[in-house]
Amino acid sequence: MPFVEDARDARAAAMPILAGLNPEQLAAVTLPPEHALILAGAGSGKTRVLTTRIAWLLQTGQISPGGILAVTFTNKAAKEMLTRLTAMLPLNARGMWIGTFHGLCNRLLRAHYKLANLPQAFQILDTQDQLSAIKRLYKQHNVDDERFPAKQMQWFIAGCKEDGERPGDVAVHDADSRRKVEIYQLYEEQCQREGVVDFGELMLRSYELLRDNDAVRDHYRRRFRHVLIDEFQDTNRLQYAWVKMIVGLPGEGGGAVMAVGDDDQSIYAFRGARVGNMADFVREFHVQHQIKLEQNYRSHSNILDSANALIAHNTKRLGKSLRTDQGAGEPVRVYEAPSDFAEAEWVVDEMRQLVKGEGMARKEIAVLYRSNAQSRVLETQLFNAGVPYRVYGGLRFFERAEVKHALAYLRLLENPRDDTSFLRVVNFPPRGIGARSIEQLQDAARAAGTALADAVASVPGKAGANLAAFVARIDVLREQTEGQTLREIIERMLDDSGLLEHYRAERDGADRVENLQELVNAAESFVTQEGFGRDAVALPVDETAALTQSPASQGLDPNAPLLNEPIAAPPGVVDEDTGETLSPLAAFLTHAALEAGDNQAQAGQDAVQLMTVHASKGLEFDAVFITGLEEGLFPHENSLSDFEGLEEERRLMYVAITRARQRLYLCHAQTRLLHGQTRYNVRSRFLEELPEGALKWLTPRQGGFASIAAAQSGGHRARPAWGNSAIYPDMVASAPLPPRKAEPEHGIRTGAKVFHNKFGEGQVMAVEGSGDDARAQVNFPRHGLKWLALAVAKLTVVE
DNA sequence: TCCTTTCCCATTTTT
DNA sequence: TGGGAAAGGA
Repeated sequence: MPFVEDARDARAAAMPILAGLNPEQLAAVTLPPEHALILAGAGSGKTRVLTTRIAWLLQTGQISPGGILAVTFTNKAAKEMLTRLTAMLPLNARGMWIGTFHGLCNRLLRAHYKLANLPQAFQILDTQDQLSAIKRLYKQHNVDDERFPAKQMQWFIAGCKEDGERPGDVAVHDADSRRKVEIYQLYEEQCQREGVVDFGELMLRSYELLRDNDAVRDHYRRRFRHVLIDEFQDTNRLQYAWVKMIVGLPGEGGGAVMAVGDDDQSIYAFRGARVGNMADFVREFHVQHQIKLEQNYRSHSNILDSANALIAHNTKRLGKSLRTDQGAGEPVRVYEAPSDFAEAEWVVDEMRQLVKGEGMARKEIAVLYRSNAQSRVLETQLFNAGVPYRVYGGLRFFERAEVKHALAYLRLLENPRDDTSFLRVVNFPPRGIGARSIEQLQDAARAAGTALADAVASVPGKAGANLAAFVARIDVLREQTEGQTLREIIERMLDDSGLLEHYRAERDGADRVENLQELVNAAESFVTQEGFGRDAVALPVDETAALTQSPASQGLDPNAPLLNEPIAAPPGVVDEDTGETLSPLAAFLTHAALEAGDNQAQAGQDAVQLMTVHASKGLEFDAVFITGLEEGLFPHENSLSDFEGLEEERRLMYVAITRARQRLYLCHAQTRLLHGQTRYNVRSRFLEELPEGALKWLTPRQGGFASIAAAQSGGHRARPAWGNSAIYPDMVASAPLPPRKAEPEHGIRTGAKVFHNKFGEGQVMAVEGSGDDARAQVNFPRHGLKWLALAVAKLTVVE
């Protein structure tokens, strides 16, 4: 076979896709098939490198689509990758595994559901479902919700799973933790009984599947010669373990891993992301190729200089500095407003300037804030000014109550044992089944050890009859929709369940009715896009048998000649031998659970974009306003107590800054309404960490509180000395003060007990400065540590 | 069974 | 201050 020649030709033909790459990008794209870490700075063309890498591997004939595994964090990123890839080269993407961690885990579990000890049509619990499952369990087992808040329990369970711990693995030190583990155990049993898995379970169960089944693990290790992982800095412990399992460490026969990430953009530690995975990866995989992508194609240099200077204040970094060929551009403008209201006003004014004066498109302007609550003032101002805007965040399509109700009916068609869904709709629309009836049913089901649906006969009287009628209704619907198209099934369900009728009769039900119609559309486009039409591309029922029997399905053998055609029918394509498929309905329900849909209103309109800094990650805009740059808000007060938290806040600020292409505005307000109270805030320390030369202060720059913290402990390592406190006007202090040795005239000494009008009695922890600049750090029992300007604060010495 | 009242809480969030 | 959830009354 003239394979070698083919490959050369292919390599030559591949050149066009390499055109325009800078040297680092080109090096990354054309690395040999060995483990590599790509440190990709913001705006450095990371996605382009990833997709071009895959395209290059394919075009040079080094790999067939079936040998590629590409993992992302969001569905959006996965889609983007696939879109760009198919634009780059004509390609049968079918054999490729591109998706989110959870999507790929789902695929694995569907393909090997027997080995994974799951029912074929297992359903996926989203966060809401999981919480209601826990609450239900609490009632059944008389768990005290006061002592073990359900939300906290949910967090606990998710945390255990992320650490790869089953109930038996969790360390127990006291009665409380023992009880928590018991509840975890009960929760696991409930899920197993009902045939449902939560998000963490998808990861953990597929990890265990690979760990415990040599044949399966070897199959995928042989198959995936190239594994690419995006946003590696966001992986948690379990995800990294999963990667190690599906690839294998060096010498274990797996393919090459290309991890792409940016430690400076790691902003999800609070939900389990471990930046440390990057260093672990380098060590454990003996990574020889590390490439930094530092050329930025997005921003002018004033913006980049600011980002670089800011992030240089972090200590735990792999080290990276962005550069650009674009000129300095506009200075970064800093504005101080008297209040949050005025801040919003100013932002809106400035924004209209950009649109009117500079002809900037509204959708190219973004307003970023640290917490969602800040959007309100902005929205009010925008609304009053008649500026179209769009807020990211909030409920997503598949999370809306009416859509969840509809999905619950559909899930019951697939899996009558799904008690979460059962309870959600057993009396919705209302059909005379009250709390007592349900309690009776739950007792009966528990006594018999069956699902709720199977226990209806044991409930006596009218209640029992009603319940039986409900179950019968679902059963009938299941029979009648047998073999129908997804669209027909859903339309019929909407009618027979009474959902549509119910919302039509409701006063404000129009939107909900519309959403239910939209559900039909979503299903329709799912069918066409995912190929659930005539060709019935679906998941094989069990790939395990196929992989042990058919050598062709073993994927690429490293020693075998490369083939030009797809090696095997990968999971995800119908198994032609058995013809078994997952039903379109089951597949659609999975889709609904794994992809909650859009969470932005009125997409497509030319509107100003409002979002949290977190939500802005990965996006870019011509102009960016970062608002609320105040101590306690950004950095957030809850992050001030520890060093790591502060560094994450700084990375967050770094992400925010690097969203801007041309113009960047930083603003803060002296006062802000929070929880119905006016708070006096001091401008954020982050503003002090930016290079003077890149900034333009639109309002006179006054002393900053943050700079004191820095001066105190000699630079950016400052640990904030104040606690969770609101900051009061008399706490305002000015720029770094030269400590003087002269005897203070205020008479406040370290260790003294003092009295403050607002905070009461407290102990002086430290005193610095003199004259008007003198300030004392006081520990108030009820308000925590505070720095007070002695010229302003009226402190009387008690002792 | 539904609607009102009360209470509690209050970063960031994808799957 | 305001939203969401749970408890209590018609």
